[in-house]
Amino acid sequence: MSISTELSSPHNHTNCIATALNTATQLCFERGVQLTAIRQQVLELIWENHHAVKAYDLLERIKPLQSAAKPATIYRALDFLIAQGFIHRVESLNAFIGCCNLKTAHEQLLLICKQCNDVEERPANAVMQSLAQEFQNAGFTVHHQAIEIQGICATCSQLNKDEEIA
Amino acid sequence: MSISTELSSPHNHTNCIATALNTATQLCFERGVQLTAIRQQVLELIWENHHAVKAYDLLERIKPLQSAAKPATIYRALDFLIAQGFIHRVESLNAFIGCCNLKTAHEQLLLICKQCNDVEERPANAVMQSLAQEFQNAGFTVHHQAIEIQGICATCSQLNKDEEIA
DNA sequence: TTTCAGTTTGTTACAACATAACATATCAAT
DNA sequence: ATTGATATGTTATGTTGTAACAAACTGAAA
Repeated sequence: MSISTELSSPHNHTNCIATALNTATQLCFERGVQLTAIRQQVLELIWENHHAVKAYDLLERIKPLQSAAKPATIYRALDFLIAQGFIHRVESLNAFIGCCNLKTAHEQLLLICKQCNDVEERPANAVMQSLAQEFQNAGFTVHHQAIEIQGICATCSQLNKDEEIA
Repeated sequence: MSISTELSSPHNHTNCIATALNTATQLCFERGVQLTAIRQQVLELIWENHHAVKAYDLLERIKPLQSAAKPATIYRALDFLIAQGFIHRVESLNAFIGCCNLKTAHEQLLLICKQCNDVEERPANAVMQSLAQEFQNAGFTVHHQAIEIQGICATCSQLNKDEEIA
């Protein structure tokens, strides 16, 4: 595992992982639910970077640790992690990412870079407010929202410009 | 085919279908692309109501008309219809709906009712504007956006209230 | 009218994603 | 020790989607 150069904003990813795992551990304790070995391993695998991860990739990567792992093993762990809010499902990719904002926990905007595969979560408060207004106008009661934007992130855009010049 | 009572706003659905097919026919002519029999039949099947339709359901329903139909038959037609903007893929359902706003053609908000399965498209201009601002803030270049909200529509909410009282 | 290129469809096979159903194991509380 | 709740093992299957190549169609140029 390396500190990727692909990340949309360069950062010490070790911190991301540590924070995510510590927070998950604490929240599980508070909620009286179990962060079992399998669940924690899946969470760690998801957090290896900021890419969206496929379920069957997780399955391959967990096999060295859990030789008995089958699809259900992964999907059950994913279900748990989603229910606890530790990860998000990216609907448009059939994939999963770690949640960067465990504490604030509001629904977020996902910016998915097709070039580097990073997914950035953004609270996007202004968007969420106008959405709330729209729901009220429509008389619509929200259970779940997925706001997924595909395109090219700022970092990749800049890289592409640099390459054009060079 | 009946004029459904489930629609989020009661309407003469025959008009929806006619408008969609006429507009599609005209746009294909203008663009020099072919609205073949298969493609038109798939479009008609999708437009039978305002529900999101699954690819394999379309496959079953087109077989009386196209006995040779296979998955690829449907997915090719769907790819074409999406490329022309006549239908949308609903990412969070792995399903497809007819586009209600062929002319204006901007990306829209999808309100997906889990009770009646209707999907309502809304231009939601205020939301789109704050989204655009967010993309600018992030330096993100958008290629495709999916804004999919699951919940209970106004009609079903009202029905549920009425049932509680009765 | 032939021929040629581009497009569409037929066909087979398979890849990728996800769940059902039932058995087994673990573990804390009674 | 028994029980109930939770978690995992295991097998099978269901669902969604694509690759690859062959055949047919279409329209325009030679």
